[in-house]
Parts: sequence; C-alpha cells; structure tokens
Amino acid sequence: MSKRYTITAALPYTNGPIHIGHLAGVYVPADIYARYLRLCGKEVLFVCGSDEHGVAISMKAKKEGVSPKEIIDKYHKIIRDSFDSFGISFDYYGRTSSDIHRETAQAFFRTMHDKGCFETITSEQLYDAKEDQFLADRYVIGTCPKCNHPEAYGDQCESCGSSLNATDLIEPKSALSGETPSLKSTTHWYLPLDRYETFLREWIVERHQKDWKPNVLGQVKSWLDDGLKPRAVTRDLSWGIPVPVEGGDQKVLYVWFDAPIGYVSATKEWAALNNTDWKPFWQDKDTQLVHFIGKDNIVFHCIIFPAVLQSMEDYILPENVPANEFLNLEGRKLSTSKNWAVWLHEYLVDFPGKEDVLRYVLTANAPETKDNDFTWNDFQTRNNSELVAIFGNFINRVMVLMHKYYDGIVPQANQLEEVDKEVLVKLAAAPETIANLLEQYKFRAASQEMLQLARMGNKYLADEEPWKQIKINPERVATIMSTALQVAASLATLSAPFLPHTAAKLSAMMQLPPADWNSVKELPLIIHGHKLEKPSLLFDKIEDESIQLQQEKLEL
RNA sequence: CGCGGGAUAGAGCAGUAGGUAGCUCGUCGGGCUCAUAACCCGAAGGUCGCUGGUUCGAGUCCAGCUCCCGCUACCA
Repeated sequence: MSKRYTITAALPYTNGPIHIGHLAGVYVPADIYARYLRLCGKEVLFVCGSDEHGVAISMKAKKEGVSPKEIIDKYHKIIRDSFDSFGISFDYYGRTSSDIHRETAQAFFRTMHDKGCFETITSEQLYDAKEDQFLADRYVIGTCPKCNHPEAYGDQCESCGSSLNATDLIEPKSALSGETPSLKSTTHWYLPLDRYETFLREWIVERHQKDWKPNVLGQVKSWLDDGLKPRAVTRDLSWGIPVPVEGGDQKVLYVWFDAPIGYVSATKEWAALNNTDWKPFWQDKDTQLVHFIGKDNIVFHCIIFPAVLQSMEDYILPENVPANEFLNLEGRKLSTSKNWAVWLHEYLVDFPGKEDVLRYVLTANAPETKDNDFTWNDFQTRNNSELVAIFGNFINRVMVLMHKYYDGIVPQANQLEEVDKEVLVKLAAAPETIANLLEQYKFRAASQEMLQLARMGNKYLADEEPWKQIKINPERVATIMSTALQVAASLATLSAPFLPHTAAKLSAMMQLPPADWNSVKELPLIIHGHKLEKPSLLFDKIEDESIQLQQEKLEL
C-alpha cells in the first residue's frame, strides 16, 4: 500500500441537487474508501467541489431570469450542506468559481500553451445573431437529414439515433431564440489527443490490464482503437474561466478542461487552510491518486485529464478510475428534468437519523458491474431484514444479555471450546478479507462480508443458547458472552467505513476507544471488567406508511 | 451504423484458468424464546437472453441475433 492517497469524487454540476444516483455511483463508494484508508492510518486527502461553469448553467440562469452566480450559489449551498449532513467525509469541498481555481486552471492552460501542447483551428460554427452567441450542437434544432424527424438536436437525432453535426440539420433553428443561425468563423485551441495515444495505450492497456474494471478498460480501448482526434478546449462563451493567452478575448476554457483541475485547486485551498504543502498530493510518486466517477465520465478521467497531467510533466497519474454504472429508480432512468429522482436533501428531511440506511442500501445494491435498480420496497426490506434483523438485533441481544446477567460488566472468559475458537478465528480473518475487497473497489461484496459477521454472531448465540446455559452452567455463559462481545467490538470498527454514524453509536455504547483497522484482528478487543453503556437500538424498523409516502411522491 | 458494458431462481447479485449452478432477500415448513414477531435450521424454486458451433463435457470459448445502459449532450 502507498503511504499517501489523493481521492477525488466527480465534481457535481451545480444546476440541480444531489440524488441517489450520484450517491450510489460516486460519493458513497468514494467515502467508504476514504474512511477505510484513514482507519488504516494512511494519509488521505479526499476532495471534491462544485462544477460551476458550462453552457447549461448560463442557459438555466437566462431561463430563470437570474445571474449564473445566483444559480451556482443556490445549488452549491444545497449540495455542500446535504453532503455534510449525510456524512460524506470530504477533507475539502471547493468550487470552480473560486479565485484559486481560476488561477490554477489558467496556469495549466498557459503552461501547456507555452510548451506547444495545443493547436489552434479556425472553423465555421453556427451563430445566433440575436443572442450574440455561438451555439453548442445541442442548442440547434432542425430536421434530421437521415429520417426527417423535425425536432432533431444538433448532436443527435432522438428519433433515429444518428449522431449528427449541427451543420447537417435541414432548416436549423436556435434553441435559444428560434432564429435561423448563421455560420461564423471562430478560432479555438485544441488538445491534439492523437499525440498521447502511445502513452495512453502503454499506461492503461498494458500496465493496468489486470486491476482496472472491465467497463473502464473496454471503453478506453475502444477510444484508442478508433483513434483519438484533437479536441477543443476553449469555447465562445461569457460564463467560464477566461482564456489567459493572446487571442483569448471573449473565450473561456471548456468546462471539461477546467473541471478536473478543480481537484488540484481544491487541494491547494485545503493546504492553505491547513498550513501545509499541496504538492505531495499531486506530484509525489508515493501518492496514489484514485478518481471515483460514473460511467459517463470515463473519457475525461482516463483520456483527457491524464493527457493534461502528462503534458504538465510534474504530475502523477491516477492509479485507478473505478467508474460505476448507473442506478435506476423503480425501473426507470433517473431524470432531473422529469423530477424522477430521490433527492438527498429531501431524504435527509424525510428520514432523519437514517443516513446510514441509505448508505447501506446504495452500497449493497451498488451498480458496480451493470446498471441496477433502486426501489422503495427494496429499501424497506434491506433496512428491516438486514440492518434491523441481522446487525441491530445481534448487537441488541448481546447488550441486553450482558446487562441482564452481568450488569454490563464484561466477565472473565473460561475454557474456550471448539465453537468459540472457530468464531474467533473467523473474526480475526475478517479485517483482511474485507480490506482485500475494499482495495479492489468491491464495496458491495465488502459490505456483505461485514454483515456476515453479525450473521455469525446470531448463529453463535442461537447455537450456544446462553439463556439456557445460565441456569445449568453459568461459567459457560461467561465464555459465550465474552466471545459474542468480541464480534460486537469488531463490528464497531469494521462497519465504520460503511455505516459511520452507526459505528460511532456502537463504539459509544460499548465504551470503546477509536481503533485502527488492522488492530481489530488482535483479539481480545474487550476484556473483563470493562463496563458497557445501557443498550439502545442501532436501527429502527421502517413501516409501510413511510414507504408508501415516498412511492406516492413519485406517483407510482 | 460503429464501439464498450450488461442480460443467471419471484427480486437484487456472485460465479475468479470450461467438468454435477451459488449468495442475500422474499415464499413454505420446523426449532428457539435472549432479542425491534427479531434469530437459527431445512425445503421448494433456474433448460444461466435467443440460435448455431468447438469440446467427452460450456453460464464459462467461437459466430450470428434480440433487448437494456453508455459513448467528447454535462445527466454519476
């Protein structure tokens, strides 16, 4: 393992709040990983921030009659606050409208420009004279040249699925003003990605053949096999980071050029606040960089940003980019515009104190290898049948028995029997088993392995029946309870990456100090004479009514 | 059109170098009663998307096909 980790989570675009798709795909797995590494005593920097540039934001602002700044301020606050109360443990959450980010992104651009990393290309693009604006392909509507669908978008016809260029459309109209756009010449800076093909192929396809996920590797290979083309990194827009070189008037950096640099800017801002140096997190070979993203972001994080980092020379490259697939909701694609989503800020209001329940459900059903479906019925079942019945119940049984028999004071274990030893051996192996899964980004399997410990605990109690033994062999009960307590104590640490709020509650209940992940295998974790707090429930059942309420909200 | 990922019991998922299909939840039956009617044991339930092929033998390899998702839209 490396000694230092820089973990990034995709920057949320500030034109709407966070929903469960974002959480399942990116933020929950990234947070589990970051929390796990911290428990291992690693130096971890977990950064993220709001992505606040791009056409969509200026469009939304225009539509609502407000300034782009008002839009980004509104959503930045909602997003940041909901992450915070949900327990995503960013060390720093920045925003791409900050001064440091502007300076950092411009410095990247200027350095690359001075090194001759760009080409300039002049082309004719559609221009809306009324709005005084060049039009992105998406903002041109017209008749599809292939199927005659009258409302095809400039980049793609939704009717026949063809990829188009806006200039191919018959009778094109501006989506902004409805005017017929004209062609106007404009010059932009392009990143000639073809220059990086050899480097990318060797770095990813050869060096990371084994450890990158098939979906990521496959996508990258496909891009490389098709041949990379120069890609514009500037745009004719007013909202964004000004192009900092001669001829850059009226132009801004393409949002996807500046967004990943936001990870670096966030690191700088964090370092300034903490009076430390940002450079080791991006330039030291002993640092492991990991990008958590969704599948739609693969090209930016595996092709474009690495090309940028490579041309900057001093920077390290990502060790892995564990992209997830997508989460559906009740069988349908999530959609911000159709309001088909479960919004985080609303969940936090509707289910107070149940942050860990959502974390758990999204982890246990994470779209790691293919798109998965979130349903409210499944949410209820996983809470009631797994968190309450398996995990919560096991803890509660142990705690109640401990107080009933021993007033909450841990007894001295007697002679261990074979069953006790088996439990302890399995327990000692758990930290490594779970760690191996986490280090392979198999969070779903890791969470189930953790829950498996509680299952083992329940079975152990059922098999050993301390409530019967107490009448005939009280000495045996001391051993049983002591053993069961080791399981509970392990869970207090091993559940922490997945269920941080629950782990904290459990540790407090058992009066356990914070433990290092790898020390958990060194049993016993809790010895005789130790005093436990009174039991309280870790999870509550979720009744049908609150599920029905959510289903009605979606108009199911 | 092309490319990438996926398609496995009612639901959600594993199946790692081809050799009698597994896990969790749900269902049914039994046990237990410490526990939030929770827990433990057992059973039923799948021709592994379709069609061919290679092989003594394929969910696992090859070819073709169908469907879902994604592919420089900023929607993770």
